[in-house]
Amino acid sequence: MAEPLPRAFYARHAVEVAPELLGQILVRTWKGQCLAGRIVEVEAYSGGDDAASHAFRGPTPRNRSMFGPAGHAYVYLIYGVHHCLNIVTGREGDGQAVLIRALEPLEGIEMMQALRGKRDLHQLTNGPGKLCQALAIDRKLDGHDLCLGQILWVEPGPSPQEPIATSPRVGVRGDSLALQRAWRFFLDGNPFVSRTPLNNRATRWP
DNA sequence: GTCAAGATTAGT
DNA sequence: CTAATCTTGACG
Repeated sequence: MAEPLPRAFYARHAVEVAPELLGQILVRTWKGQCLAGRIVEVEAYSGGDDAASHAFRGPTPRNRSMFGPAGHAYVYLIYGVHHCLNIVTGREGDGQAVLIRALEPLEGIEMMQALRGKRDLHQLTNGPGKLCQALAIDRKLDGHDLCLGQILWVEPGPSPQEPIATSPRVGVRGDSLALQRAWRFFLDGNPFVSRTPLNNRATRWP
């Protein structure tokens, strides 16, 4: 088994970490099985200077993981229905994180299909709520340390062949700066990127 | 205590 | 377009 990405990888600004997570492998062990997918879409959220971030108004019981050390999970429930997985970045106290928005399924696909109640590979993990359901991720994993290489972690994957593209973040509220920031990163043309209200056309990155 | 809104998804 | 579904955070 490969080594998990080290804490130093995550201990940088979210906007620096986010695009580098593309192509890496998210691994989850569950019921003795290995569920894994290639990260194909992410979004960066920073702290007090980002009106779209849960950390914008400072620490609360819900978002306290965001203010902890880098490399830990921040998992929250949205709309009372879906969970979303973030990985904390930056320095402790910053309140930065990267939201994992879509995966390309690699391993444990049958289990993911069972967990989702859907067969279609392209609908399995192409959204933040969907991927959490497929990997059995919920608030019990909030605060989990991804650098341990147990239960949930990220390991290095081959450099993506696809070009990296950016766009504004999906579904966010906030001030005009928050709406304008192109902090969504995805592998251009990859069929496992989430379908969104936004136009998937976007500028190339860098 | 009350209440509106939400980094979404599936179905009409 | 809208319902689902429930926790959080703001306010008093």
